[in-house]
Amino acid sequence: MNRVLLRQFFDRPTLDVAKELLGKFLVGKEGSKTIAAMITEVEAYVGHKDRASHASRGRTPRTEVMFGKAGYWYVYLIYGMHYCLNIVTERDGYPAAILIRGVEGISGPGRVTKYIGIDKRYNAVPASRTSGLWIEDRGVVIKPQSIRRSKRIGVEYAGSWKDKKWRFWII
DNA sequence: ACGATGATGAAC
DNA sequence: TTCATCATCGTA
Repeated sequence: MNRVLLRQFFDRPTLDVAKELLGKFLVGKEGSKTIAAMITEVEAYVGHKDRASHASRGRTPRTEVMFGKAGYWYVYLIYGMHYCLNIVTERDGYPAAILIRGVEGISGPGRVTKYIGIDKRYNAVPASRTSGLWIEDRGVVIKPQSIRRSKRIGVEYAGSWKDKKWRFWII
């Protein structure tokens, strides 16, 4: 009874979605090879005013997908060598996404994408079985008291937005 | 503490 | 066309 999360799951307030993504499974499939791992750490980027978000500079070819419909992947290259995987949230026209920072046994957004085998091929495609990269609910229940939150990592430049406690993880 | 390494966006 | 910046990681 693994339930694939569809657009309606992501088309909601980003912080709610971020917390609920903990314990869900990121699943990648290439050919006959499938890799699944439970999501253990996420960060939310919410709205065009969030200076930590790529969307704060407005619509650009790169950030266009963040402004679009929920349930699409936003994949970008950082520091010339690591891919970061985000899932777009909220209504069409409102830029928001959640960075998947860690899965079970793997810590760090660049290591997550390397582990699953994600690169820019997945940018701006929907999270679905047909695209080969999706998120499943496998029935794991995360107790609220086992969720921790903190400031986001690596966004010291973001003015007052750097202090938003929009990073969530499981202990 | 710092260098790797290249896409991105803004300035010129 | 050039340049500073960067949602990181591995080595030290």
